[in-house]
Amino acid sequence: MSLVEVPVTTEQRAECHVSDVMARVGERWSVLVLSLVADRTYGFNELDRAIEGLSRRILTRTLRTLERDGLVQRSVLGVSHHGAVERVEYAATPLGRSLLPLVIALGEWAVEHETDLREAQAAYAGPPVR
Amino acid sequence: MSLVEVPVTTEQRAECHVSDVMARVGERWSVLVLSLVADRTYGFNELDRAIEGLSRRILTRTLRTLERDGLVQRSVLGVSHHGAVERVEYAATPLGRSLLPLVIALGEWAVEHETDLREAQAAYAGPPVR
DNA sequence: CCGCATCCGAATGGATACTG
DNA sequence: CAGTATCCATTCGGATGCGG
Repeated sequence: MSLVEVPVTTEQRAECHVSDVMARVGERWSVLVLSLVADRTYGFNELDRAIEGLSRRILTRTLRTLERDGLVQRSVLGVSHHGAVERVEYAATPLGRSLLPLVIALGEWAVEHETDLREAQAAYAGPPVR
Repeated sequence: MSLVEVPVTTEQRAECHVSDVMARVGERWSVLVLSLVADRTYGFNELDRAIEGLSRRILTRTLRTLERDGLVQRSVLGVSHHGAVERVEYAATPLGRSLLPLVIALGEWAVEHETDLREAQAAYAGPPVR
């Protein structure tokens, strides 16, 4: 069973966006942010408050990345007379929603096999990994 | 829809191993290596040759991490009279196999939505992400 | 309210040479 | 064959201050 015809060479992997998707899943906050904005729309600071331990800079970058990839949509709702943005809403796109069940399945797998993972790590006696 | 009851605070996320699993999926070569050794057993240099663009150092670390987490098993098959390891085999564990369908589903999603992703990225006009 | 700019330390990815 | 040792570039995550 190879990774569903996903080619092995670097260039080919770059051609299809598989590794990009994997990278997005691996980013620390992407999945969590995506799951929140799939539920309802959020403002920027609202997300900042909702997620403990996430700094604004990282939140900005996470949202920008998700937006660039078409998983999240950013809508400017209010602009002051100076031209400053006063209200923004983030929401998951249909594309983003379609990805969510898959990463949720991953999360469920992790919860189900938590004990296995813990035991494996406890039993590991080889050389330090890093 | 929140991430299946996966708690939001940092400590709680650390408690369950969800983020560990996500991180493993996000690692550049883990999934590919796992998919190979799920098919049949491989030796170290055999994997090195099979995957273009992967250096030995990274391969070592990837394998060690997968081994530590119980997704891959390392078996020493041959040792010289000097004590040097001469033959090693890597194979996916049942735990590793059980994870594979999920990441394959992710890969399939990526292939299916490749066009969407490309178009989104091409259409993106916001500030540079990094 | 919604960010961006700057600075930093840590982790990650990679090339290459060497060893038992 | 199966790694380890070095060294380096890039990226990631985070803290904090400033600005429209």
